[in-house]
Amino acid sequence: MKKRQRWSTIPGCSLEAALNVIGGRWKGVFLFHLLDGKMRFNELSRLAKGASPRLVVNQLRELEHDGLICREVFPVVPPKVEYSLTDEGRSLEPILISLSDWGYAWIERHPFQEPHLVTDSPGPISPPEAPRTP
Amino acid sequence: MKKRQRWSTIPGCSLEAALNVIGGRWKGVFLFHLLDGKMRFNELSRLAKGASPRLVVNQLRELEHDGLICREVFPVVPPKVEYSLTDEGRSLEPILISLSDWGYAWIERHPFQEPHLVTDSPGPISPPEAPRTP
DNA sequence: CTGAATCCACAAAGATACTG
DNA sequence: CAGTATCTTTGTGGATTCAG
Repeated sequence: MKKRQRWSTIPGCSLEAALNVIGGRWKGVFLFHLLDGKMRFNELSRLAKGASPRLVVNQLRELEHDGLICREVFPVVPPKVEYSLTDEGRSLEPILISLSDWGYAWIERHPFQEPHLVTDSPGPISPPEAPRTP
Repeated sequence: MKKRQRWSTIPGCSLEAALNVIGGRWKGVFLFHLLDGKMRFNELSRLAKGASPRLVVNQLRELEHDGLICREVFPVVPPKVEYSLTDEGRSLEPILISLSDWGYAWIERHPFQEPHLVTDSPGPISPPEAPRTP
């Protein structure tokens, strides 16, 4: 059985398409580190600290399906699989670097910023007193 | 009660931080269209076709919390709220444009590519015959 | 070592109705 | 108009176990 991902079927704009491709939980990280050369499954797994193999495999499979990475299987014992960037994947290099730079600057600007905490009831923000509409 | 998002607490690298901030389902789209100027809630909602108000609000709240957009409430009847980019949000402009361009090119390279279909059982990939390990 | 198979919890997203 | 409140549904991701 097949399940559709949470991303919309037809991206509303090209930016959606791009985020659809690199926006996965670990995809950016994998692509970024693959800029330095081939990596094996375990190396990539270590990058994704706390992620189960299942998730790592899924992310890699999607990247492969999207033509950004190449999966090379060596028929040896013990098994060995190497992942590398395709030319298409490498075309993301400047963007990945820009993103990384921006992220670094953002962290410096928000030193102790917590990740998003989603409250079930955000509560009222600015109760206006309803004057006249212009 | 507060719940932690699925993103990791401490991003492993700055690229993770960046994707943490702009990688939400509609965040990129909102930011991208806000490059053209202020927008009201309903305008943004229309961009996110099929998204419930709850989701739109959440995404906007997170962008606001991360300092990328500014929420301006006009105490009038009917209510009016305008969202605009902060300077920090605008600093993403080159990246958003690069992403959009890349996405456009990607779509052209993959004309009829389906979005990711996740199969529960991808099936075997390359059954090696297990020779000797070098 | 590199996954595949299975089960399951929990959070995210959808639908709907409602309010200031 | 711009959200809230609630309920329900969905599905992603964790943990574990097994296999080639």
